[in-house]
Amino acid sequence: MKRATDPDVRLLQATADPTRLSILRQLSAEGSVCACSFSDCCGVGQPTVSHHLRVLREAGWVTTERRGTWIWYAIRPEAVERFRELAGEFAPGPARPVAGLAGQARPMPSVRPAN
Amino acid sequence: MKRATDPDVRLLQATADPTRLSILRQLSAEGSVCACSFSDCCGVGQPTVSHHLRVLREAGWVTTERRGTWIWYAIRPEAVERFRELAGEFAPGPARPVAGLAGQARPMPSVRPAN
DNA sequence: CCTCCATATCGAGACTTGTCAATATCCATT
DNA sequence: AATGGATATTGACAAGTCTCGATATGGAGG
Repeated sequence: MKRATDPDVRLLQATADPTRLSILRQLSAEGSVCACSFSDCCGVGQPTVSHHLRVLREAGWVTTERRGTWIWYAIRPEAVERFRELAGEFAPGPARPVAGLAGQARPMPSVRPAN
Repeated sequence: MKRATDPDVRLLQATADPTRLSILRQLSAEGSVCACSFSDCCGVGQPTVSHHLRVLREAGWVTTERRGTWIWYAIRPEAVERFRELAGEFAPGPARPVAGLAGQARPMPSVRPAN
């Protein structure tokens, strides 16, 4: 896999792991969570949690705030917004219907189709 | 990387690649697209396109329909729906605010935080 | 049946990722 | 300064992913 450079792909890639998805869900449910809370719930060791938190941070998903010895993580609103925009882009049918192509009953083309 | 077994993770993982994101965007814009259309636009060879289409199919993102020699791909509405549900889950703050934790100005805890 | 074209599969190589043990860093408290 | 706890970093390894060239499959048309 070539390292993703597109911010959208990075955002999506960060969600595409069971541990990180758990972390994002816990953050969504609780708002601000101490890093120490993740080690228990995710079934992986502390260095692994730290690694995933770094991935989420570098993808723009979370911010950190130090409070004494603990470090609190929270989801960035911009990330949620961008993710929802992406969700809005996806559609089962054409967003803007293509002229001349009328829905389901398109016949088999006799030449290589355009696009 | 352990192979993802959770359907949600599979759905997300399938989007987390530049080529597949392009494919999903083209499908969203045009509705139903011949497989031959992707080779050109994505800058990768035909076997690679075929591989990515398989990933999308196995993740539940697309369906195929044979029309003579060509094979047409389309996005499954269920996939879009599930993806939007996931997008709706993510939130910068707590979905249901936790009793006793009042917003921003939470003081540093003196004991290991709950959860 | 044979050929052409579109698509899928196979096998291999380079690269990325997830995970852990060990170690380092940083802060608070004694 | 020394200790202890929370978090980050490093180094290593197994396993996964992306890509391609070569090859197989399968329908259309002569």
